[in-house]
Amino acid sequence: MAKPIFQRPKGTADLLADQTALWQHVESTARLLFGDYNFSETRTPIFENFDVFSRSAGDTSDVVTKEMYDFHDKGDRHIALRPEGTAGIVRAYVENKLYGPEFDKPYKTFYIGPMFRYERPQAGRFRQFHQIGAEAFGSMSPALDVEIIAMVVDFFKTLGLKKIKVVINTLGDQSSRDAYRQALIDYLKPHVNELSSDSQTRLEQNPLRVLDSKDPRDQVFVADAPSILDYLSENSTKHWTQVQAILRALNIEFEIDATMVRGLDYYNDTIFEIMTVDDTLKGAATIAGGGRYSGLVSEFGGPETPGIGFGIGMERLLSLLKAQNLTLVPEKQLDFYVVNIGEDTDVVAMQIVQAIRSFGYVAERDYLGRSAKAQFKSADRHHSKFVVTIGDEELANQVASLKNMNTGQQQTVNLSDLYTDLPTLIESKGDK
RNA sequence: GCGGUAGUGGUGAAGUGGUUAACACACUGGUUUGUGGAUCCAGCAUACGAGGGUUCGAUCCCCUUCUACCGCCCCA
Repeated sequence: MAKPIFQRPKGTADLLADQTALWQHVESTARLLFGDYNFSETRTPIFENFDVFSRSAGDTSDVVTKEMYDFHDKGDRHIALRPEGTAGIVRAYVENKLYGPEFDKPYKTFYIGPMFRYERPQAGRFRQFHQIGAEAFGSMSPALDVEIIAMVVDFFKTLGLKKIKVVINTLGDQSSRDAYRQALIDYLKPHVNELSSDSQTRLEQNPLRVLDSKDPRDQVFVADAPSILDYLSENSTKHWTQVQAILRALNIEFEIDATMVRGLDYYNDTIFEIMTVDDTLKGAATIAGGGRYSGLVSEFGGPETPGIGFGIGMERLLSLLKAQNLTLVPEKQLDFYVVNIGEDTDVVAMQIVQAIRSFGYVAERDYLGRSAKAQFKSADRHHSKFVVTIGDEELANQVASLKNMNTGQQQTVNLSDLYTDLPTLIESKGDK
């Protein structure tokens, strides 16, 4: 923190070499696994027309009202950095007519990338963060709900995560929600003045959100509030029970939390969160959340099409991995370090490293004209398996020293052999 | 948007209203001038987040600001 002329924007992070390896590991695991479930990747723009998000997330949601990272561009277009992945995917789904008959149904896709929310950074929360998510369009089957949940669980298990739990709930269909909403209002109305001020406004705009309040004053009432599960329509009940049945059939453990709601307004029927019970992430226990939505595709001008999806918070996932010591990405190790002594060997040293690399080995050399000792120290620090040393004398004889750093044994090899037959040279000298 | 804590060199970390701001690690060089992980020696010249103020004098006091961390709200 010397005298930084520039520093990164608030709530953003520089991911450096010591972290990107782990990120790549997580991302490639996701790509591989989601591929097993026959999901393909979609990459949509990082920014969209503001309305793409406001229309989908709901005008009363916090994401829209206060967390949108938006601006007007030079053409005076109202642009927003995407706060979540679903809206862009749905927009692309409609715009590219992926509902057409030539595409499989359900249409299954995943995405990986940065999201933006204008809020105060704190534990597990940033202005630029990253999500891995997936969406599936065109099927109402409860089996698809379960497949989505199973895929997330599978993903976390593949990464080695422990102490996670699946929490599910249903919001019912429109008629269920309307009925429940009214019941909830009827129940809470008499106690309006005893609720927190936040919840008093919630009661007006989005009563379900009261259920999510952590304020003790509200929780008193939430405890005895009517349950959505008692207001489900016949269809929603059927869907809900079937989801549970299939989850059980797959031996996926889950909890039901009838007070769980979602921050975005577009969900209905099955919703779920994957949480950690690890204390280290207390403020950010939810590492993945998702659910069904039915109105989105038509909202964007497409045919009435149900969808379901989830989003995983990369940063939260990674901090959980760290908390559980699952960050063991193999350390980068050099196969060869080329030590060169004297300016005259500069060119040949370059030829040697390149030759070594052409065989597929990881190779490095010195570019600072340091002493042989210093170069060997570097080789050692990088846990290089071999060191090739070349000085004026070797150069004159067209040879080099090849040292096995584990055994300490050193031999003289012809440069021509090194260029053409390196693998054999080191085979004969033991471990590669 | 609100609240709390913090900000010393590449890193960790002492410290004080007043001459050269500890120590450790790392790094660089040296220890028979071309060979590693040990010891010892030396170096590390642009360190007290930034900007104001109080004071004879501030890294240490006050204000502002920026940033980080934590909490609220909400969420990934």
